[in-house]
Formats: sequence, C-alpha cells, structure tokens
Amino acid sequence: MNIGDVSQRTGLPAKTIRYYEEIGLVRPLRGENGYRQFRERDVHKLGFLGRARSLGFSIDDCRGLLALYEDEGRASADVRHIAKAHLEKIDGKLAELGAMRATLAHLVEACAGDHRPDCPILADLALEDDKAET
Amino acid sequence: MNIGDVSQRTGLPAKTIRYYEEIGLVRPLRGENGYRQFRERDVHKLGFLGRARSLGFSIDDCRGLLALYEDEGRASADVRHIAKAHLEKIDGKLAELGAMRATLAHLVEACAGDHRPDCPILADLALEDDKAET
DNA sequence: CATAGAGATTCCCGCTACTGGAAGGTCAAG
DNA sequence: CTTGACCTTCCAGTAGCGGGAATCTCTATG
Repeated sequence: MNIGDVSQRTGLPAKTIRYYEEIGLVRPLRGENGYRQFRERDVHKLGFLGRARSLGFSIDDCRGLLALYEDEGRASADVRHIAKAHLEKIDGKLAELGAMRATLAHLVEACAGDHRPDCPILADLALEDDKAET
Repeated sequence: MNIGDVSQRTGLPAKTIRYYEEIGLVRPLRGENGYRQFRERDVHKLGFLGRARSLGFSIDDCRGLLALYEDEGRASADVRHIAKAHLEKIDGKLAELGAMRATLAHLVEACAGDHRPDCPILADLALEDDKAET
C-alpha cells in the first residue's frame, strides 16, 4: 500500500507518516521504485499512533506505549504508569488554563469595550509589581 | 540599568529579554561598552510583557497589546477584542483537554495495573476503526 | 599591576511535532 | 507523448525560548 492510501485510512497526513518513519516509529518496506510499501501492521501501528497522539501522549510516550503494545509479556502496570503520568500533566495544564481563564474573564468583563481609552485589562498588565494588589 | 538587574526586577530570564529585543518588542539603548542600557520604560514594558505572557497571550498578541498600551488614543474595544479572542482560545483548549482527560481517566481506571499483560488502555489504542473488518 | 570571577556580548544549535514548498522521479490514462 | 496525480528527498520555518561556547568588560582584591 502506498503512502496516500495509508494517509486516507489513518487520517494522518503523508508528511506526518514520513516523519514517523524518520524518527523510527514505523518502518515500511520499499518498492523497486523507491516508494514506501506499507503492510497491514504498519497501517495498524500508525492508527495506534494517531489515537495515542489525539489523547495528547507525546511522541516519546507513544514510543513507550508502542513497545509495550508489541511486547506480549508486558505488565499492564507499565502502561498504566505512562497513562497516569500523562493524566497528571493534563490536570496540571487544566489547572493552569483555568486560572488564566478566571483572571482573563474577570478583566474582559470589567472592560467597557467602547471607544474610550480607559481599559482595566491594560491597567492590570501595566501594574508595577512592587505593590501586589488583588 | 544592565540586563541582569532588569532580569531580577522583571523575573524574566536574560535570554528572554535579549530575544524580546531581537524580535523588536523592546529597544534598550547601548552603552560605550556594548552593554544594553535599559531605561525605566523598558523595564516597565518588560514587566507588562511578562504579565501578558503569563496570561497566555502569544507574542503576537503582546505586540498588539503593547501598541495599544502606548497609544493614548486607543479604544478599549480593541484591547477587549484581543483579550476575548484569547479567552475563546483558552476555552477551546480547556474543552479539548477536558475531553482527553475524561477518556484517559476512564481508561486508567479500567486498567488493573498489575503484572498481567491485559490492558484496556492498549486495547483502546489498538482498535481497528475500519468499517471493513480485518 | 595582575588576576580572578562575575557579568556582559554574539553566535549557533537544540527542542516539539510537525508543515510547506521546491525540484525531480514514477505511473496510469488518453 | 503528454498530462496530471502520486511519490521521492531535501531545505526551511514555526513558538518561544534554553544551553553552551568563545570572547569582552567591569570591579574588587592582593
């Protein structure tokens, strides 16, 4: 199967698939003409990668997950460990974004948003921080 | 004032300050010795940038906010527009992360996490989602 | 005066995970 | 034979810096 078909089937851009080969996540065969020849396993692996990436796993996480996936003797604890670590990262990100959102929403609400120059958003950003005011 | 002092006062790494100069966000003077000489306005501007960045505004957003900040005749609506657009981006990310978190938390919970190889996390990632059964 | 060490400078590479584009080879159809 | 869709490689760029080398400059001390 050529890269175009694989792209269609996995939903991954061809560029991305080539990149995954470059960094050793997948190793398709090569035809006489130099074209990449993907086997079912390759396609399957790429699907796996696509789903893992869409859950926010890093490429490095994916590498680990893929290795475990192909290791019949794995311990599910190892997989769970990667997933839990990622979950914690997500939670951290959520907390950070939540805090940003709260501050920003507050400021946006306080801003008249008209033709006048007075703006609480700018005022807040301009704060001299030697007097931290909340 | 030298870059080290500015770094202390703003909390921004010296590297970051040099980078901000490079991309034209701030323009300190230069002394005879080639050292950057920061005026109060520069320091103030960098503090502004630091706070805006910590709220997640992109460098490009910051450029716009800074221009408005320095424009005495600005309309607060323009500032509010940038902030609102950013707020929406944050909401988008929050939704996305929230969905990831839900899926992942569910999988982590379903995984025994012991020595056995059976793992719902891998099973989910490995799902064949082709309509045609293979 | 010499020297040490702190702080400054520029320069270039590296990171994440791709994306875009140029220059060119290959293949099937008309 | 030509067209156009595919495929190939390679180069460059993205955001927002961080690391580290090689090289000044300043200040303090013996």
